[in-house]
Amino acid sequence: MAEAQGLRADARRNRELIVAAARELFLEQGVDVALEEVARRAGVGIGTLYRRFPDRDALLHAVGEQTLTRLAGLAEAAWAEEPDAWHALRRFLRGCAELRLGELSSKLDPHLHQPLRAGDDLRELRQRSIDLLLRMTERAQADGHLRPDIGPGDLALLMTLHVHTPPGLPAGEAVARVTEIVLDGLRAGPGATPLPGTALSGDDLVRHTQSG
Amino acid sequence: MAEAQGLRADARRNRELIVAAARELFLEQGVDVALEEVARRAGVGIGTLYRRFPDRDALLHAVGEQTLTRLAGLAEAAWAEEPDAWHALRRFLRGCAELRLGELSSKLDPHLHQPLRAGDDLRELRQRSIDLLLRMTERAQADGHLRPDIGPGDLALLMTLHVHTPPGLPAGEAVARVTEIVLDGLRAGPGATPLPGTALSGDDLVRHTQSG
DNA sequence: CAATATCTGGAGGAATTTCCTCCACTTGTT
DNA sequence: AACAAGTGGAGGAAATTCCTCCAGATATTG
Repeated sequence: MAEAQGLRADARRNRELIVAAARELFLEQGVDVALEEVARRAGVGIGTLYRRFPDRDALLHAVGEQTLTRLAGLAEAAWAEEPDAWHALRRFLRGCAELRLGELSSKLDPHLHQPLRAGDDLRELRQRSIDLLLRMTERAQADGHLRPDIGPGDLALLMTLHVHTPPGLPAGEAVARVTEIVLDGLRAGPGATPLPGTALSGDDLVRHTQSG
Repeated sequence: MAEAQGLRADARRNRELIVAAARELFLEQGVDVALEEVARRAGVGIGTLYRRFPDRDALLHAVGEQTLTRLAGLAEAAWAEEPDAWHALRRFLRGCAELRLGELSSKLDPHLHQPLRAGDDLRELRQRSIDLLLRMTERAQADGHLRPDIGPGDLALLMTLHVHTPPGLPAGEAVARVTEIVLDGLRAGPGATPLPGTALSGDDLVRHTQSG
C-alpha cells in the first residue's frame, strides 16, 4: 500500500474501495471485466479509477499486493500463535481457503506473468509466506504430524485449491468441509497411500507461485 | 452426438475438431473466447463453425454434452469393472481429475444456467453419473471404506476440485498427487477429524451439478 | 468418372464493447 | 476563506466481435 501515502483522506478511501471492488469482480467475472464496472461497483467515477490506476495492470498489481499482504500476515500469525507446526499449517491452509487464494491466483497469475517487472515488491511479499510455509512443513514432518512423502510444493498446490461451489450452496461451509478432508489426507499415518511421482520441492514453489 | 448424424464424413470430422478446440480454449481462456479463435484452432473457417453452431450456446452445449458423456462412461466403467465400491470411487474421482472436470464446470456452469432448456439431454446424461455416484457412496460407506460423515454432495465438490497448476509444472503429476491426498482424507479411519457443518446430500447434488 | 448435393473458407460491413482523456465542478485541508 | 487536491462522467477514438454470403472445393453416388 506504499502507493497510498500522501493521498488526501477521501482519495485514500476511494483507492481502497476500488481495490476491493476489483478483487470481487475479478473473482466473479475474471480479470477482463470492464474497468467501468469496477468503478461502478466501487461507487466512484471512471475518471477516478483511471487517475489512480493508469492501466489494468496497475489494478491487478494492487489486488495481488493486497492479497499477498494478507497471506503473509496469515502465515506469520499462524506460526507465532499456534502451539505447534501442524496446527500452524492447519490454520494457514484454512486461511488460504478463506482468502479464496485458489480462484484469485488462477485468474491473476497468467496476467502477472508477462509484466513481472524485476525487483517487484510482490516478490518479497510472496517470499515471506513461502519461507514460513517451508518452516512449517519441515517442522511438522519432523514432529511426525505431516506425512513425509510430500513437499512444500505440494502444499502450495493445496493452498490454491479451488472449490467450485455451485451457486445456491453455502460456499463457506462447502469449502470448510473440503479443507478438513484435505487436512485429514495430509496427516501422517499408517494408512497413507504412497503418492505417485516425486514430492514437489520448495524450488518448484518459489519459481511458480506468483500472486495470490 | 445425436446432432452429428447424417453429416457428410468431412463435415462430421470438422464438427469434432471444433468441439475439441472449443473445449481446449474454454479451459485455457474462458468461455468468452472469440469464436474466430476457436475456428482457427480447429483449423476450419469461421463460416463452418457458424453453420454447425448457430450461436455460442450451441457450442457450450456441445462441449458440455461431450464431457458429460465421458463422465457417464467413466462412472459406468468404474462401477462395472472395479472389485468394490471404494475402488470404483477412487477410479471415478481420479478420472474426474483427469477430465479437468472442475475447471470446465466452473467455466461452463454459469453460462448453462440461464438457458437450461427444460428436458435438456444434458440432464439425463448427468443423472446417469449421479445415480452411480450415489450408489458408490452408499456402498463404500456400508463397507466401512469411506468415512461416514460425508455425503454424495461433498463428493461432487471433490469431483470438481480445481488444482491450479502453475505453468511449468507437470500438470498431470501435480493433479495426481493432490487427488491421492484427497482420497486418503476420504478414507474411514479412527484418526478422521469430524467435519464442520452437515453432510451435503444427494439432493443438493442433483440440484446443482450442471454441466461437466 | 461424371454429376450433384454438400460442405468450405474468409472477406467485410454492422454492431457492440472498451478504452481513456478532459475539464467544469466539489471537497478536504490549512 | 482560499487553494490545492480530488471527482465524475460525457463522448470520440479504437479495438473486438459478430455473423452473413457466395464462389469455389470436396465427398458421394450411380
